[in-house]
Amino acid sequence: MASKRRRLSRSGEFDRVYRDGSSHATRYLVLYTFPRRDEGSEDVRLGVSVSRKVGGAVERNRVKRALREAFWGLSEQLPERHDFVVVARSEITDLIDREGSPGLTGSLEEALAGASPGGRST
RNA sequence: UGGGCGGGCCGAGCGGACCGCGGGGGGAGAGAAAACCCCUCGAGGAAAGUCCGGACACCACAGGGCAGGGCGGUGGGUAACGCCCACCCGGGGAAACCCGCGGGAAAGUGCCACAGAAAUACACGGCCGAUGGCGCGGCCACACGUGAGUCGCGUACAGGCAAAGGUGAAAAGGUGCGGUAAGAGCGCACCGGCGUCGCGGUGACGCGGCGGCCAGGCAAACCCCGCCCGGUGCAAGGCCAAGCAGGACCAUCGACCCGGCUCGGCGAGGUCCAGGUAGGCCGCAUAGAUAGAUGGCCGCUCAAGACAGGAUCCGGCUUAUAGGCCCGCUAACGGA
Repeated sequence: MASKRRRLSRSGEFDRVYRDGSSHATRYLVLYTFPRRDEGSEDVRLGVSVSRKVGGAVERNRVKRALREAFWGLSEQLPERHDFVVVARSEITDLIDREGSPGLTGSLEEALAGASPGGRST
């Protein structure tokens, strides 16, 4: 598990993933992937971005929680030593209300399948 | 009892030897950390809007005057407030109660649309023969057609009037009687308002006596009066670490700064360009993060859960809010 420390914490780290990583979008979210080469740790790290367009503070926290839980539920399928950023789109609340966490997991798998195979940069 | 009015409170609950999250402590481990196990604490009535008031921090001291801003019935409460409580006044209601940006309009300036004659000033249409003038007539006087006398009738030229009419949110108190040529607070009675005196009240104010009719509204128009206010806000601010490359100009003959101006003060750096960093700790809390912690699932109950999540901390206000509970008051209406 150990999800709690595997987070991106600096805006610079987010910028690096946005700038140098690859991305794949679905209807409900955008997944950015960035393979780290220079650091010793083999951990997978995750950042979550939920803008105000999604809702108020309560709604945004709910979305973040659900995204983290669904993401780490897929930890078996994740490549080592990668940084991920999940950006929620405003339609994501419809998905959570309608299908719950299975729907989120499905959407994340779809994005992973589109983004990860090459692990290519730029 | 339904209804009405006021106030207060809750705002899903319980269970699961379930799966998870943030802080702290401990165990084991150990160079240090992470992984592992245990214990403990962990959002709201509004945490919100950021609208007031403080604390705190920096601006060298945080000073005076002007300018500027805020507040505004009275008395208390408070660290303070634009908040709270009680009371007063005005308006509404049958009552309980509710409503109120509630100082001053006889300090001055300004504004009062449309309509209307006229909006602090007036006379459109009007009224008036008491007065002067003019006209006619009678009487009177005489130098016999005049008048300087006197009386009557007519006339709105001079003059007097603002009551009734129309307009308007508002037209120089209202109603009645007297009064007059017509009228008018011109006089009187009552009411309203103003002033003054007495009494009651800490006070706003109330009650009563007396006086004279002079006083339109707007101060969320300028203004006047009283009280209050230095600025910026935790991205305040303090410390540590890392890193680069200097140059130009101004400045102890006083720069820069002290929100504006000025008085006054301070006393050694300041401004611009280029270059380099943009990491950690404190501030920061017996919840305390720094991409930001309270959820998921299952069962039952009420009966179907609304608005909604801390970010320096307190005291208020305002706004959002499904449903429910409790207390007190009132007695119009419906029922008995």
